[in-house]
Order: sequence, then structure tokens, then C-alpha cells
Amino acid sequence: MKLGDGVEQAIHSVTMLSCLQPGSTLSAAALAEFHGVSTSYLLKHLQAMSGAGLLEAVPGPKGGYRLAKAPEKITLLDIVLAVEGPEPAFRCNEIRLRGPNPYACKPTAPCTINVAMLKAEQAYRAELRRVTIAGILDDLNAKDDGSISARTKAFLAINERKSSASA
Amino acid sequence: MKLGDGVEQAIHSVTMLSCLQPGSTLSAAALAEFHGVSTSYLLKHLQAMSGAGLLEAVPGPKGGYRLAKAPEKITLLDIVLAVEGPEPAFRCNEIRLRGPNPYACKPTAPCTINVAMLKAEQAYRAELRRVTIAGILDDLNAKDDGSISARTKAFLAINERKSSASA
DNA sequence: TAATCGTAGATAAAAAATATCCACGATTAG
DNA sequence: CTAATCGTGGATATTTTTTATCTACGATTA
Repeated sequence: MKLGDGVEQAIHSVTMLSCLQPGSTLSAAALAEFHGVSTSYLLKHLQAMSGAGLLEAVPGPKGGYRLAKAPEKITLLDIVLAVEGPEPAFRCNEIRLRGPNPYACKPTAPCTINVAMLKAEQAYRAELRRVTIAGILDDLNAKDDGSISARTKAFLAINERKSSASA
Repeated sequence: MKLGDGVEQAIHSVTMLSCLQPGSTLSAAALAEFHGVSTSYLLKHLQAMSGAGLLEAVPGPKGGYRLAKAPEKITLLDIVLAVEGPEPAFRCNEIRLRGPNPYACKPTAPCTINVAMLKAEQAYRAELRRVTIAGILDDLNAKDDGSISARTKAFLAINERKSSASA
């Protein structure tokens, strides 16, 4: 079981976007450069999140991405599902129906093993749903030692763009 | 995020082994045929579980596999970890330390995002730890409609082997 | 109108999962 | 004893998924 690296990049991208001044955007190219991957690749995830209603894509020479809703309304689960897809990690192949079977049950009843695996995944998702971007931001602000805040502002100053005209 | 098919085969294999008469074994070949995969392939998972102390390998002409401990003591988590490995699904790449960073925190402090993802995975594992093979067996017996029990016995009759001499 | 941006689809490269084979050592039924 | 059966371990091939990139296109706006 492994979670793709794209998920991590996506989460960090959203967190960065949540630091923007209201109305500003960050281009896909800037975000991609930050993560050290090609723009085209990060775009795949940005577009997925845009399609899921988490981000908003602003076109035009000073366009880019920004949050589509408040940081309090975006959870880690939203991001993970948008990037990795909604399918559960465990896919039941109905092995229980194979051959002469020492533990088979009625085909009409759900596979007990599948139920257990899915329930565990529900617990996983419930935990992710509890974590909002706003919460992560709070936590980061509490931990920030100040010395990195300067670099922070530099990054924003370089890459942040006003998109007030787009409204 | 996807769980390999091997996990499902492993769980079903353990469940089948838990139906054996005490002292009996089921050969890797029989289990592999049941799952429709090559013996060599299933062996990889059986050996992993044997190494993890879940199964016991009995050598010799009438050897095979059997449970190494009581069904009450084997959980789904044991099996998943034995087959998939102990690494968490989310691996933090310390993206927060990259470049001029709008939300970086002290490198000495743990990555907030990583903590959240790992916590979710702990919830997932806790849920799997709650499910024992014995519990699954109880559930299956409750659902069993009887018509498949006959086939069940046929399978066991064909493939079950006494390994009383090995003790 | 020309630069910048996102969109979409095709495509290539890398990694992981899946699956198989073979040579070896251990065990035990006959 | 010995031959058959079984698991062990390593090497290897195949397939699928993931990761990553490129190119042509359409939309927007300075």
C-alpha cells in the first residue's frame, strides 16, 4: 500500500495557496518549480483539484490558481480523493465464490473480509476529513520560528499575482 | 492508493487454513490452485506470513501450511503488514524544507502534514487490528446458507493432510 | 494582437506489482 | 536407504501502474 507522491505535492500546493493575499493567484509554473517537477505533471493534480471544486483556475496573463473556498472548508480527505481517486484501496475479487470453499457464504451477502477492509478505510478517511487546511495553517503558525518567515515573504513577493481584474 | 491483490489472497488463505482439522495442513500448491495463481507466487506471501509467525510450514511428503497460532490471535493487520510490509502509505518528502517557503516550520519539529497523514493511517491499522480470523470465521458461519458447506467438505477432504507425525 | 495562462490528449520513461522458473536442502513414507 | 514431496531462495520475465513530459489548442487579458 502506497500513496503517490502527487498527493503530497497537492497538499503542499493547497497549503501554499492558502497563504496568498485575497484575490491573488499562484501560477502552476511557480508551484511546479517549487516542487521540482514539470509544470505539466503538477497541472494534472491542480486540474483534478480544480475539477473537484477545491481550487479555482484564473486564466489570462496574470492568471493562476487560488482556493475556491475557505481553508476551513478544505480537508485532507478532499485533496486525497481528488488526486488519488475515490476508489477504495481494497478491491474485493470475490475470492469467496471460488471452487469448493471451506468458508464461503451466501453470494447475496457482502463479503465479510471486504466489509472489514472497507470499514478500516472508512476510519482512515474519517480521520483525514477531520483535518482542514485552516487547521494545518494554525499548527504551522504556532511552530514557525520566524527565521523562515522572511524567505516566505520573498517567495510570495516574487510569485504572487494580483488577479483583481478577473472578478 | 491501492492494496495489492496478494493481500486478499493471503487473507483468504489464512481463513481457509483456519478451517483445517487440528494438526492437518494444506499444501501451497492446493492453495495456489484455489486462487488461480502459480504456486511460486502464492509462496511469496505464504512465506512472508510464515516469517511473521502467523503460519507454520511443515516440511516433508505430507507437509504444508497451517496456522502458527490460534485464530483469535491473528488479525487482519498482521496479515496486511506481513504481505505489504510495515512502511506507512504516506512517505513525507520534507517538501516543507524546500526553497523560500510560505509555511515552513522548524525542521526539528515534525511535519504537520506528515503527522496528520500518519495519524489517519494509525486509525486504519487500529481498525484492522480489531478484526481477528476467529471473528471472520464466526461471521461466515452465521451467514453460511449450508448449500456451500457440502462443497467445503469436499475441498478439505481432497486437500487436507494429516501431519501428526511431524510433531 | 500578442503574450500568458490553463486544457486536453498523446506519449515516453521509470517503478512496482504480478507471475514464473529453476536449483537446492530438508523431511519423511515406503 | 532412497525416492518422492515439500518449502526455501534467488533469478528473471511480464504486465500494469505510476510518474513525468511534450505538443497542439483554446481562452483571457494587458
